Amino acid sequence: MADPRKSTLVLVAERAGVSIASVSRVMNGLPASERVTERVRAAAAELGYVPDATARSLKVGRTEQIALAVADVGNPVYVGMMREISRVVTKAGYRLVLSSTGIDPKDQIDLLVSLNRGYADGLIMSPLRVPEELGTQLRSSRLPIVIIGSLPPGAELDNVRADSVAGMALAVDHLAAQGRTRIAFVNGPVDTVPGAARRDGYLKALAARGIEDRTQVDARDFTYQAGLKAAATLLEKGTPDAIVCANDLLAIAALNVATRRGLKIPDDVAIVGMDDTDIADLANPAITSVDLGATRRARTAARLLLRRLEKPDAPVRQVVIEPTLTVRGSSTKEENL
Amino acid sequence: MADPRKSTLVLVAERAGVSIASVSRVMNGLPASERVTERVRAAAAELGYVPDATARSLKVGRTEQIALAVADVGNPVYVGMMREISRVVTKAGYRLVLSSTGIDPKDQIDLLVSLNRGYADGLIMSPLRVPEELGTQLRSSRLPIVIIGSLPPGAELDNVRADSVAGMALAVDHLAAQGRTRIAFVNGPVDTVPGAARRDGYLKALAARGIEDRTQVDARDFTYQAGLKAAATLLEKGTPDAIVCANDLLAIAALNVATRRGLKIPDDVAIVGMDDTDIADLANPAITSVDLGATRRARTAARLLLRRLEKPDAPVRQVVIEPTLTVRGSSTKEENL
DNA sequence: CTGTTAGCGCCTTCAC
DNA sequence: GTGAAGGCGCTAACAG
Repeated sequence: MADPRKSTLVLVAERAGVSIASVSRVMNGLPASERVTERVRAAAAELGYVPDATARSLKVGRTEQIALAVADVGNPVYVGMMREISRVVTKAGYRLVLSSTGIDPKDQIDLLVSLNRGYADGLIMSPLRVPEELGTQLRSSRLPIVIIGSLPPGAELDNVRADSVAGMALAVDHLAAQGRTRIAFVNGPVDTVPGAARRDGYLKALAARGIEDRTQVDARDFTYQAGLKAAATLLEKGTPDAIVCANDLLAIAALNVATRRGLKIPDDVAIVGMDDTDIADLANPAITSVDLGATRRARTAARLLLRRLEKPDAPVRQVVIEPTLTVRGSSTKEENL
Repeated sequence: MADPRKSTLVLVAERAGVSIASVSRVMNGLPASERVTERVRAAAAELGYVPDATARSLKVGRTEQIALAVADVGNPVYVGMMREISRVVTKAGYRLVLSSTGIDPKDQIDLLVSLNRGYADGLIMSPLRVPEELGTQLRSSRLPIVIIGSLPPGAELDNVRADSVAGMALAVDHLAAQGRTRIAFVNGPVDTVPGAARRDGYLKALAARGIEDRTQVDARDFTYQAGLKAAATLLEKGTPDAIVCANDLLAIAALNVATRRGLKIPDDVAIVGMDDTDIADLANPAITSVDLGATRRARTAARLLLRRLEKPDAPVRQVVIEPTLTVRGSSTKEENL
């Protein structure tokens, strides 16, 4: 294998003594005579020839890349989604282009514009916030897009989302079944898509069960540090017998704050998180968590996009993933596990 | 803004009544008369024109993409590195293509071959294992590559690595200073690059301090589950007064296993992790951890690659990042913090 | 300052 | 089954 620094169809063709068309055919597995195939393979191997992706893309109009836009590459729930999406699209022969959009909604708009440059064949995106303008940009995108989470009004796109209300119901039912009656809630910012949905779920779940006692504190964001502060604020107000948290990071924060205040988990206070990420297991006791189906959402989103790439005119599909509850030590005695 | 479904230089040029070259110039900010600039901008806006990335890449020979290959997208230390690399390369105008190579070393080889298709301008890679063949493939790559971690023998590449020996020394010194004398070690697989380096560091650190007592257990991999098992095995053998762990996940596992056995942390057993990832803070007590500079390594690697893309002939640079120790509750009493 | 033109490397009809 | 030729959309000489 010689220097692959260059080496194009032309060079391989010369070396093999055939036309560039024949080389192209052999490289793409199209029918060719034994003899030509042989010579081309040999020449290609000697030259270390590898077809150029860019040129191919320009010609065929596909990049074999899928873009993924998430707000925070570091958030465990996005990490899990990324891993799953990476798995699915890689298996289908696509590369994954990662766009960390950051918090600023303007980044999302920029991303959509730049997507029209055609560096990817499609986009999977999970917006934290959905401003008006996002909707119009989505509508004018020339590439297929799958949204994980709520759609902006008027956008008819393939979509996958969680059922936060059902998820909250699972958590509250579980806690009520343990005889808990003062169920507090640590949420993230309420002006985000998940924040709004989870608060909604909390209120509905309590209302449905006739529970009047409600206490809610909003953390500044969905991080552990913000959770520490929120939990401290919450416990200042009094001690509930259960705390539901809008994600697992907030739940671990609540657990640690409560423990440090001398409260026994789960005896004095039961704690339930959401998302059921890897870190729910790391806590001591491990944290009961509502799996809102992040992994399944990711997988479904990837499949929806792949399907649309194959059939651009297929009917729009909107999938709701049903939540499940994984019970661990933070909300129930060992012997009940 | 009209339908952007197509719209090329030609269309914009027609609409603006100028040549395609003029459009290209305006779009790239090259000098052009006021009048032409104006007309082109207007036409482009009306047509929703966005330059095609693929065609541009083919022409200029650059994709403005950087590939990142890591073994496990889910591992917290890689997540941190990803985030940092994403930040740096994005700011420099590059997109990040994520390649999760998996455990199989063959994946890495495949990746290097496919990289020669030219879908990215360079590669950052952090191999878990470094088989012979990887070296030869690295040498025959036509694109710049920066390796995070050990280099295969004979590869002269830009490189960033941690100083595991110094890191272990930090951990051991810290523990010895607390009067700990029976310092055990929970490692990951010893046939991986980090596993070998950390064992090496452990042995050297103990030897340098004349500590004879050594106990080591290797977890099956660097995950929490494997850590639980390894820690249990370790504690079966007897109770050390300190445990150093090859990463934070293993450390949390050790902490939880020890706690459940009724041991007090840090009084009975001190625990020190490595990598100083976000999760070190989540544990209760929080875990003292040796920061092997994952974030700095990532940032440095990204910068080295950007530099090489600018100056292909710059001298090879190999950087060693010095570790630091972040002391938390798992290895020292509150009052000493 | 602006327009014309020649490819970048590949795939794909179209004749042979 | 194989070769010749056109063009994907764009940039960079080179003329004018």
